[in-house]
Amino acid sequence: MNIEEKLICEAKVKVLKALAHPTRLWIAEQLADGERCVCEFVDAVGVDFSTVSKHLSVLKEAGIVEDEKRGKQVYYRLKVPCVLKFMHCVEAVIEDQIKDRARLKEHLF
Amino acid sequence: MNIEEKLICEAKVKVLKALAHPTRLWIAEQLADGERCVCEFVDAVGVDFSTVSKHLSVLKEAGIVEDEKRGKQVYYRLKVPCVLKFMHCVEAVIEDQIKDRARLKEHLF
DNA sequence: TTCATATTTGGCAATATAGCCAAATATTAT
DNA sequence: ATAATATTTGGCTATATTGCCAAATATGAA
Repeated sequence: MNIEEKLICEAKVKVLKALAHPTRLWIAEQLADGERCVCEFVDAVGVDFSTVSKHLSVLKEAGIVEDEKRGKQVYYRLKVPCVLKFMHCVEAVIEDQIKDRARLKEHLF
Repeated sequence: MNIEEKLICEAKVKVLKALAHPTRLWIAEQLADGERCVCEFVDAVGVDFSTVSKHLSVLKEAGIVEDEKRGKQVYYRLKVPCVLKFMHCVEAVIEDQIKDRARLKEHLF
């Protein structure tokens, strides 16, 4: 792994890390249906307003969402919708695991 | 976000977290070219043997790779190759950011 | 059996992340 | 101007992650 490869990996990792949190992933998935303001997530997620705000800024820093202030509210929307299409593969990994576990169960019992 | 949604998000997050580390991502990408044993990564990555082993076990726990012991060596291979195909989207996010930065630069100078 | 090699595991210190509270900021309504 | 609402920021503690070292385990070689 040379320096250039390392830098590229770190850039990709920033995006992956941003999505690698249950609340942030859920927020990103909700945004697939259209933009939402911060307060809408506060009620839905059940954590502090400041926590939601910070989660959104992580997604923004990673380039996954963009924000727009309109009046008192700040609206967030997906900037790169493919981030959710690519989740299909993550789901495939999970389904694979479920199958493996089922196979193991059959072998044991 | 109800309990079921939360559980599903946590399962997906496990996969994302496993890839969200420069060394682990690089390892996963190398495995696209075929299986490798642990020691091959130790030399290439330049961290402790035990560290590489732990990284590989994180990838294994997440269901991304599988291992097979042959002789003294343990060989790892990609179990779900799409995890790398889905990285194309992550790359798209990064390219988007680069374009944004270029645009900003043009506006300022 | 004894030795060398390949790998995993346990434990520890350093660092990063999450989430709460309080304070700062911005915008609209009164 | 004052108040109320929406959001961000700073600071703090709790928890999680990383990576090293040393020890344990497994396998093939001598």
